[in-house]
Amino acid sequence: MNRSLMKAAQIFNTLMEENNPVGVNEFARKLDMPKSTVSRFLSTMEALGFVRREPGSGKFRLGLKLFELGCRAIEDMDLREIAVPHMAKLRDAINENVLLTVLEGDRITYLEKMESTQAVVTQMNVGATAPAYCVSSGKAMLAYHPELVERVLASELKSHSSHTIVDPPKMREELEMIRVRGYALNKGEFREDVCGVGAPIFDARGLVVGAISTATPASRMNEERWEEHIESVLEVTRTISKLLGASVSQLSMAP
Amino acid sequence: MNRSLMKAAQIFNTLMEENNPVGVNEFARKLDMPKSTVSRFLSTMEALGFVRREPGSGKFRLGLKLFELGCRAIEDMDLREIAVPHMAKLRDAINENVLLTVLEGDRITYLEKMESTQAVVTQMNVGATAPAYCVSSGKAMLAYHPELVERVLASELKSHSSHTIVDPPKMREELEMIRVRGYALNKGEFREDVCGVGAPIFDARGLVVGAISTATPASRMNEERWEEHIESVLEVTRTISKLLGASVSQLSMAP
DNA sequence: TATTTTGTTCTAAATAATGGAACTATGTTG
DNA sequence: CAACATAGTTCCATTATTTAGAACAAAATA
Repeated sequence: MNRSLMKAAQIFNTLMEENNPVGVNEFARKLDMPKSTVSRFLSTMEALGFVRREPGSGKFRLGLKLFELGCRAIEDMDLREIAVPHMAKLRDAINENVLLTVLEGDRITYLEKMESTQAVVTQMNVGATAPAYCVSSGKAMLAYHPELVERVLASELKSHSSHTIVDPPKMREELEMIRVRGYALNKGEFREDVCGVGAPIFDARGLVVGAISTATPASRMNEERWEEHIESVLEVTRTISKLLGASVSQLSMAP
Repeated sequence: MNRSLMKAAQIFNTLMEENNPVGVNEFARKLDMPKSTVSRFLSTMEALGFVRREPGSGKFRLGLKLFELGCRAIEDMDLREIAVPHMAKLRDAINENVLLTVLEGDRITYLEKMESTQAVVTQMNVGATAPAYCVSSGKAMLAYHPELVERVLASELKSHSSHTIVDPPKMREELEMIRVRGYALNKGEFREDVCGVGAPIFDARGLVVGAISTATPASRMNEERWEEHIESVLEVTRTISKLLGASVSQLSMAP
């Protein structure tokens, strides 16, 4: 592992965690590095556009080069283009936030969000990530990646709320059920009061390439709504999967 | 300048230029580095999420970490949030692509795009960049950054089309006029057949923090449309500037 | 099956990053 | 307002890390 790149990543992570711009000494303290090192790093990172300096304070923020790169990173994922119109329809139908996610290692990344018009909504930004095992879309995708499940279960399942599933056998059972049913539920397992329904998107090779999920304040959920969301999400993921060339037989495995 | 970071940036740039995934040897040739070096770099970059491996070929693409970072990089620019609804109105009024841009060094970055519904439109993606001196939004912003103009004029003005302004005195004159009028025109100076109208956005300190511009196929432009676009763009940039706390006196300097 | 192309791992050698100190600049407080 | 913190940059001998070529393994191609 190249040390310089790791240090750059540490600086990026610090800037991600922090919401305010960060100065040289602040980095040095947080990362336990000599300030001369930090200073040198930041100036090359600035020259490359990876960080930018707040004009007034001279403190650092993430740079626009990252935006440029990030936009290109998802451009070739035509999944997004195909999914967006259908996500909009789903949002209009249930008037709840609708998310498109992909799996990256053991975490999901939110690629796209369609927002509900309701006064109370769940808060979450495109580009954000979350541990796969405690959100509906993540569980929906994990259920079709048995080799990944082993890796996830090998390390501790950290509790994020009182409903997080942290017991490996229970998680296995949960994922098994998800594969049988074809969709996953999240009953406040990541954020205490956020519920959701997620289902996988398949491509022509039958591989899971993403997931669509809903995110609803727990206070708004009831039996009827769960049913409605499940049906609507499945309809959309099946449509998108077909557009990606998934065979009907693959999709009809789940009821 | 940290050599490792520069190499990483070179790898990023190669991946930006290339539209297809790139393999180790391909990088080594393009960047004139030994393949062992490239191989080592790519594996740490992969571990950090900066690049990802195409499952089939083992070749590399830009990683999702960049998307995550890039989204965060522009989150704190609340300019975007404020501008979006007004951009949508402008787009609806003229039915042409409407862009929000910021200045980064001597280039502009496209932060947001609202698309026209017309059959023939200009092609350009959010996250892309362009040289400031040959697009309308860039010129509109340069006109209020005299110190930057000197830096831009110090290096050669490269021609991008038959209409690019490459003569420094002529560019000075052009920027002078833009400051007097309060808006900039682009008559095919970057892409031969793309025209646009751009105007700056001011914040509470009276500084230019961004620009709104239109982008229209040259074939669709006529005297009447130019007038209409200028008026509409100025209306929007003034509205947004006021929302950012710009004083009326600052804005009324231009007619 | 032979052959080219691709990617990874190994090593001594060489280079580049390090970190403490010295210095400047800016800001804080008694 | 002087004295003192605090923040950021530059310097340089030391040291640790990256390097580049070769050898290897694996995969694609002929």
